[in-house]
Amino acid sequence: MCGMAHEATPPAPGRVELETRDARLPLHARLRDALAARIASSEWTPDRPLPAEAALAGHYGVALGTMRRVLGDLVELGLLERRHGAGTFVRRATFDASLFRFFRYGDPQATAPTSRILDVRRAVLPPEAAGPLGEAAGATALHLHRLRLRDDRPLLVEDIWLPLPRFAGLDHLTEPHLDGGLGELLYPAYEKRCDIVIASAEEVLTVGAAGAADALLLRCARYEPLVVVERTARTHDGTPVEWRRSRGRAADFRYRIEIR
Amino acid sequence: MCGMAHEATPPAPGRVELETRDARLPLHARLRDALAARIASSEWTPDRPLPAEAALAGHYGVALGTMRRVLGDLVELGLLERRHGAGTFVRRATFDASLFRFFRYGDPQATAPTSRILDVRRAVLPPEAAGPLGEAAGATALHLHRLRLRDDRPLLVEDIWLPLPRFAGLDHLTEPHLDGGLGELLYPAYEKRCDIVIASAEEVLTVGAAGAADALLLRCARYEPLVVVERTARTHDGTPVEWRRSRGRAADFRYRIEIR
DNA sequence: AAGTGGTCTAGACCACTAG
DNA sequence: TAGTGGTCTAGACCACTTT
Repeated sequence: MCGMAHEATPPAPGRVELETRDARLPLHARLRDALAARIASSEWTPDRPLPAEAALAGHYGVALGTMRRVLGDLVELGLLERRHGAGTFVRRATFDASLFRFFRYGDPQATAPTSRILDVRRAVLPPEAAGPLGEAAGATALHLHRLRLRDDRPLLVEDIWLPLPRFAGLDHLTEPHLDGGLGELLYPAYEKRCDIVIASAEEVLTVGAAGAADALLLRCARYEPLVVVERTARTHDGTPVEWRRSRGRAADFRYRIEIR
Repeated sequence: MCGMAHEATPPAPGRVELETRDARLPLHARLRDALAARIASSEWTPDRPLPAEAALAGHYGVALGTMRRVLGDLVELGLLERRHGAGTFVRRATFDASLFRFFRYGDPQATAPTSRILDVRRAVLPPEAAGPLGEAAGATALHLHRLRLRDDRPLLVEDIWLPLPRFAGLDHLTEPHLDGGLGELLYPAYEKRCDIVIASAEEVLTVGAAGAADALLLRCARYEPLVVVERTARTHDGTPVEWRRSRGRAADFRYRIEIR
């Protein structure tokens, strides 16, 4: 009876009011939005569980079943993950190395891809990166130039742009001990050194042609067709914080989609 | 109390036993599989609703909430769709024209794509189609050659292969009044004339080069890069029934993916 | 008006994980 | 063993669609 949308009495002690705007929306939808907002605000981190579902239900004054539905919805949306017996956690992105799902060479299961960072330096954001990142035109940022290989064969060339005040924690890696501080994957480094948790991303695939530099690094002919993947990665609150452009030989490209 | 997995007493009248193998699986999972099997068997068609959730729950002797969860799972899996007040229906595929989501030309919202069927005839299945369709190497099938356009500009060339005993209902279209019997979309024709409901598909994207015939039809240069999409479409029981290969200029190609 | 799915509550019991 | 999520039940009431 408590916590119903049409409830007029003040909330019981320890209970919390939900947004009254959109009061027409079902309780579970308002609850979902309220929790999504708390997740976006980084109130919880991926390494510690949220309060138990029973505690959350009590906090908001809703039935356990309603809270379970809301948490399930947030799992489906990719914001949370639940571990039986352990708790409910904010989700950490796992698509860091996922570019390789597009490019076939060798046995994807058998051989682990590797990274070679060719260059790290401060530079002016190019317009194609400044736009998606919501940064000013002439802003300065950290620029990584990276090669990704499988079996010592170059598969992908990457340019990665990281807006600078925010990624200052990676700045000292500008020194020549290049591969020293960054491991195979970048997202764990973002989290450890800059407290930035990547939560979602958008990728756009197009086809282009190899320039002179691409041809050299990818060991292919100039003007050979390349598949270009541009990724904008975001934190939980939707702020874009990384933009990268990856290029690989179109002949190696193969993408499989399952529809409905 | 009734219908529990460990229930030893015989089912009450009007109640149905679920598979006893996998009796360790939760009730909702066994129920889901049972309903999925009935959907695959074409027991229900997209134009008439399934029995109401209350009837299904009674039939299997489970609580309403359990049946609701199962039906929700099947909606998520893309097998069913629910319409408030109207009922629960087997889902009809809606991705017939979805190739256009890859190719940009004109305003996708403003201009409707059109089809021009260039040829329909019986022919021997090529090996690349016979494999995915699970057909014998030399089998004969119906072959459609089709051009898809937007604003009178050719965007896609398609070769579509339909195994023949099954698609005999389209066979008389081999006569010269080509576009007569097939509309803009093929899947509604499959359903009306051959009783085949497409439910899911797999698409593989690669990059190739334009041959002489492609170049002519797509009005592009020979050897210009093309994006090649190969689709295997299946019925609800997973049987592959259509294989098509579509080609379009890589310069027009743009694919956007949202990750988690 | 009758019948359908959608929301919300309440509570019992089970299975898993961690300290 | 304490605490977490997972399963299942039971039933009240609401919102929508159809006839």
